[in-house]
Amino acid sequence: MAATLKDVAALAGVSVKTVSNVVNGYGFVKPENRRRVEEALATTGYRPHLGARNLRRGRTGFIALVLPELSIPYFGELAALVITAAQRRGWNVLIEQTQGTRDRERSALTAMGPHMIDGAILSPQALATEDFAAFHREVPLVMVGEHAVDVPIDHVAIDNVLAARTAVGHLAGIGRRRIAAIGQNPHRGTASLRLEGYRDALTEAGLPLLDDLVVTAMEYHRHDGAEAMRHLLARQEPPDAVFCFNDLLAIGAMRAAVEHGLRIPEDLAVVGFDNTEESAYSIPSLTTIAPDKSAIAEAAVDLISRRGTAAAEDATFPVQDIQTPFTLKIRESTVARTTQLRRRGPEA
Amino acid sequence: MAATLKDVAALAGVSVKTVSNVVNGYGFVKPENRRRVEEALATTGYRPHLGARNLRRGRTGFIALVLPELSIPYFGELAALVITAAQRRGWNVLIEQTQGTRDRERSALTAMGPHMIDGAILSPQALATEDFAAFHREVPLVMVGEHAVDVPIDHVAIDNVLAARTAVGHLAGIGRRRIAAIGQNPHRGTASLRLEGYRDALTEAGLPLLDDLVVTAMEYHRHDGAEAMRHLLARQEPPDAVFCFNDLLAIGAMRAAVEHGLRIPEDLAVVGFDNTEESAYSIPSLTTIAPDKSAIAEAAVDLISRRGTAAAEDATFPVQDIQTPFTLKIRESTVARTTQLRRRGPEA
DNA sequence: GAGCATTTTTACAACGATGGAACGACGTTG
DNA sequence: CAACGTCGTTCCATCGTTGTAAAAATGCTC
Repeated sequence: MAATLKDVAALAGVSVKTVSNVVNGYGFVKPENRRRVEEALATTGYRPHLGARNLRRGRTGFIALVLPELSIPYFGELAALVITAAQRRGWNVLIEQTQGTRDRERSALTAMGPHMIDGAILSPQALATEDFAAFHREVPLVMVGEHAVDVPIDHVAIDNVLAARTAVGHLAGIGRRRIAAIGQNPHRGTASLRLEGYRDALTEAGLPLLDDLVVTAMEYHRHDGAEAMRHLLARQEPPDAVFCFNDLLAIGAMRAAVEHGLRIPEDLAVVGFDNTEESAYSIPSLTTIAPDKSAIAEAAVDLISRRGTAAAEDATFPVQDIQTPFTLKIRESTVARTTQLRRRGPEA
Repeated sequence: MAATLKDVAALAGVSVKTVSNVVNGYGFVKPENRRRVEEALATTGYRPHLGARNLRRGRTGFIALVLPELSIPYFGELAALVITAAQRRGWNVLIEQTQGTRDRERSALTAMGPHMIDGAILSPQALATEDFAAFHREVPLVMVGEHAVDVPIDHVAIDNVLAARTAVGHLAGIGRRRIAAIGQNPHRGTASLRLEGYRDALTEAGLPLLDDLVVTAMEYHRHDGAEAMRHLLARQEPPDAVFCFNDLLAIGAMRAAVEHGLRIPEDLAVVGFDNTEESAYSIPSLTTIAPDKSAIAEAAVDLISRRGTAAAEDATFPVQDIQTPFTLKIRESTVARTTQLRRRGPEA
């Protein structure tokens, strides 16, 4: 039922190729014919068949976005930005969810054959170095966030060590002495980096490194944060501050602390990581590291684009490791409002 | 570089079609040849070219999911479920974001030509009846949530009137007399339905309908909820309860109320709508209507699938209007914990 | 072992779009 | 006015896959 080039051509009284030329903006078409074709295009409501075009051209117009789970606010927000950035460059985005498991990350990489996509943006969590060896990289691949260290693949992320150091430095700066960390995880590279930043900051502030103030979290959901916090509160000498490796952990931790009868920030200061929209409205609002998400999305899509075209011309385009900016948003979970709660909303 | 049927055929010493037959599980292939082909398949690592296959078969393998914004938790959660449901049926999902504007909803419907997708799931917000007239519906279309009343299109949603009545009935049931509503919006069909349920419940409880207890919200973001709440608090006689048309509005409303010095639920009870994950962990946790989101996702994808196949055989498959179940999750924002806050997490 | 039915394999033509070559129809130039 | 370069158009092949139909191989019966 849908119109094809052939239909349009018949209606306009020209050859199929001429219509194709008009559609693709080829210069040399007689004005009269162009007019006729455009009219026919309009009346038939012609839309190119992307499958066919892809078959012929070898490009698909799709890029894959592989991430743990769309329902996690950080990834939802990131995905929204990636889609927007990709669309500006004429790409559609296919989203693949891995639940953060190695199996599904690997299969996403191979199953989405090179036939289907022009590139992939991957936010890995469990992928090991050797998985990349198996991956015949025929399309550009960019990793976002997590990074398997010894694989030469384009990468976009913030400086995790510095960000963590900034966050924990802030806690030390407001006088906290027993600063815990939630989110350590041997399988996550970013966890190690954030832990490193945490340690750096403690050392810098002349505070001791206590192993049992560092709590592991397998998943990074609210539930795990609450769990970890309860664990910390069971200590003889509970912490007076906690740095959580993402906002969800922090939200969970705050919940557990409040249920335990603590006041935030008086008894316990909390810092998160990601600046999800939720963190600006939680009660108390959450101090957090705010990565520039749209810079990340933009850089990732841009890299796919550049490497895609560079492949043809200049094969020596070096592997990129792009660091995007971040800031620390200081909110009520670390600094109580001096006056009574005001009638102003939290900053966006 | 990627292997095609031709390559495999050459390697196995048979015709292209025989390989195709093996790949597609056609029965009549000599065991010896089948073995050889399978071996060749394995050594080349052949993957079918989906674009080509779809071109031939007339299917695309994609369905579109058109929604306002992925960064809104409800839609992020829904999208995650739709993707999972679609994948079980061999579909990939293309996500289109409309920001809830009529223009972009309309253009998503037309631009995603029938060439590109086998069906579309649409969560509309601003679309008017007449927009559907223009839409040459050549592929199955399912509307989720919102529903343009007089258009015969498959639809999946919960019973909004009943849900709202349940929520407000709960507020009346715990003794609230001045129950406000946040989220009225002339352009949203669900808003009218929820308002209707709100009014039904008030009437049922013998409470007066006060127009200025109903506050409009253009967007349904946290910000708008806070804004609306401040408006209500400026009243001479502020409400003792508020029913918000989604969780984000409720979160914003709670924020504004707390900033204003109110205690929740003692001074103000709050009910939301959607049961986003955030609502179970907010402080206080939020009482909310919990639609069965995976039932919605499942039903929507299933409808696309059934209508797609029904089109061939039985053109008289009637328009469906599926109501999915919901529950009311009662949490701290309406019912204070009787004992001191316990060391238990909120229910999931 | 001829005749016939049944398997198994292959050749060919599509699906819709586009790159390239070929072909006309011009207007210029010498 | 013949030779030539430009412009505009059409024809053909092709991307990888699969449905159709025809061809080839096999098995069975008498």
